[in-house]
Amino acid sequence: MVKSKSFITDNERVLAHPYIHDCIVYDIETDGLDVDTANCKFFGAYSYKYQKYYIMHQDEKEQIQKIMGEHRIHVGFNNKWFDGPILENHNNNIDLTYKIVFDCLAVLYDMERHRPNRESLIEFNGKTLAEQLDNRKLKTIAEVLGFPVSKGDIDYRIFKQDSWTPGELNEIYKYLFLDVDITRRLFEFYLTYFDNFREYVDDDNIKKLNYIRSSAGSFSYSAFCHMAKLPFEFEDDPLKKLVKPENHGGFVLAPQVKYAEGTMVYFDFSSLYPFIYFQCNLFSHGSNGDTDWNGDNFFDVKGNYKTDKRGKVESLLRDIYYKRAAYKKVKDPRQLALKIMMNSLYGISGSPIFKSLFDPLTPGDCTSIGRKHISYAKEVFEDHGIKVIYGDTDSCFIQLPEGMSVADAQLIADQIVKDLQSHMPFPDEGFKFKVDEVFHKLWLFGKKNYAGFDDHQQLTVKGLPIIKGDASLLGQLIFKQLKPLMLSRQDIKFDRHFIETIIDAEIHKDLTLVGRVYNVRKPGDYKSVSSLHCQIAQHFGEGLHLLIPNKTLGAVGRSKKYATVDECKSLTVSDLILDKTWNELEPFIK
DNA sequence: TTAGGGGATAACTG
DNA sequence: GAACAGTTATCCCCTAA
Repeated sequence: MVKSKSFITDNERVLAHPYIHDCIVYDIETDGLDVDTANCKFFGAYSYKYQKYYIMHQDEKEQIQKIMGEHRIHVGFNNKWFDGPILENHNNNIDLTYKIVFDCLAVLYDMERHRPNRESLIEFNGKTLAEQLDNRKLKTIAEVLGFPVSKGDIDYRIFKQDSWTPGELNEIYKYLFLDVDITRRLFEFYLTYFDNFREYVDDDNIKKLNYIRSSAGSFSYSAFCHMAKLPFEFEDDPLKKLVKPENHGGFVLAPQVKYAEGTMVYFDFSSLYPFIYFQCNLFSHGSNGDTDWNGDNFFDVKGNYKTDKRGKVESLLRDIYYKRAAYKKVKDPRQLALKIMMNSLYGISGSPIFKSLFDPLTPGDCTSIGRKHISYAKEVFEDHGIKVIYGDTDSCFIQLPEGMSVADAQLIADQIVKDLQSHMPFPDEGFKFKVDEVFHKLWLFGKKNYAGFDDHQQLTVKGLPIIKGDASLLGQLIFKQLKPLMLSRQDIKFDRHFIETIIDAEIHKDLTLVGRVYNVRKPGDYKSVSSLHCQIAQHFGEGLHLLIPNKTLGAVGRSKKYATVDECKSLTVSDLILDKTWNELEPFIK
């Protein structure tokens, strides 16, 4: 059976969107970067209303105002913080009030809160965008998504001029058109990728394209309110917003060994928190002390929950789980929205702003029940002579003893589930404690820090400094070089001398490799003015900065100095401070 | 001068 | 416009020896 949807091309789907004709994609070229004083020299746009491209000059402000005024939704790249404010400043005086700002950059990453948004949700060619993007420039994003991208950049000094030769104008128009076109493609990618999210929210959300722009938590809240017919409202009371429910979170078992080989099985309670919610009815507080569930003298919970009937939110959550499981099985992309709803409900229930789903007892009881799950599993495994060598929240690594098979361990896991469910008011047959992966080598460096090789000879690295976004460029480069060797040897450890040689060769080629990218907030956002990040913000402004730790040069730093790429030119190898890089590589040294 | 604790910060795991 | 807790590493600041 061919699904009817497969006859719709992406572009048709974009054009079928109920509010597409309210959208305009635009980009501007300016004579400076200061949003308060920059002049808009050229304006380029694509209107879905008229299905036409436009290019306008700075003298055509009235036309710019007219075309922008005719569209309710303004799509751009970084237009929330750059293009929009510049058009509105006193030099340009374009009125953009009451418009919906659709910022293609903000869809991926929330610059204000320094938090990834949809970049960790969007999968493309088997990996998330967060994993594939080295930076968040429009061009980089376009390249990853396979859009045609022009080579090289225009010389921005051209926008300081006030008159241009026909040849220069031709170059500017071409450049502007391409930027608008890439932004348009990115916008259409989002519209297509998140199209099925519309199914779960109300029309107001769709009108504002909130189902694409908002955080995962906010989308889920909208969806739950809409589907469970709860009032869609937020907590306004500033005092109530600060309420912190008592919640001890997940249990993390410290690694019991530093290294293990043989058969290490990673067991995992699938969708632990969602299942706890609907198996224990945690959104439905009871008032009848006799029939209410209070942990059955097995789980440690503070609330009393109804046992006569599963609640509205719990039933909805259960439906979402099974619908998502069915979609996932046939690789239907509609699984994503449901997965997000499922996984963020716990977070929503612990956040007072999400008024209709917030509960002071529910999240703490959920994590308490969760901790009991993993501690009980550990107990039972150990009763069977199986060592539990590490665990985190909903999962654990066990080391199989001689003569025991993975299937034997699975039987024990099945019994663990039965035991746990015998104390729940609404046990559900879909709840599983199952094998997620089998490892044959495992290095446990600490809580949330480990590496290992699985049955498919693949390398897993969790939490180590080297995989973090603020790792030194040098560390990242060397790790990239070592990875194929690790895979072929099925070992992560190397001689110190070997790594020393590579480090030496690389830093002599390029000193700036020792640098790290610092992602800093506005200077005023810091509690501690003396902190390194605040110093960087004060000197270089908000955003991303590549700085090179060294002994002598640079305006920021105390025990260490931090030089810019320019300053770095007068440094020598002996000035550099390599301790961060060494620390990143330490786990890979014998 | 050094060692080490405490606080702030970023970025991760689940 | 708005998700949660637990954990690591890094760096600054301060105090004790």
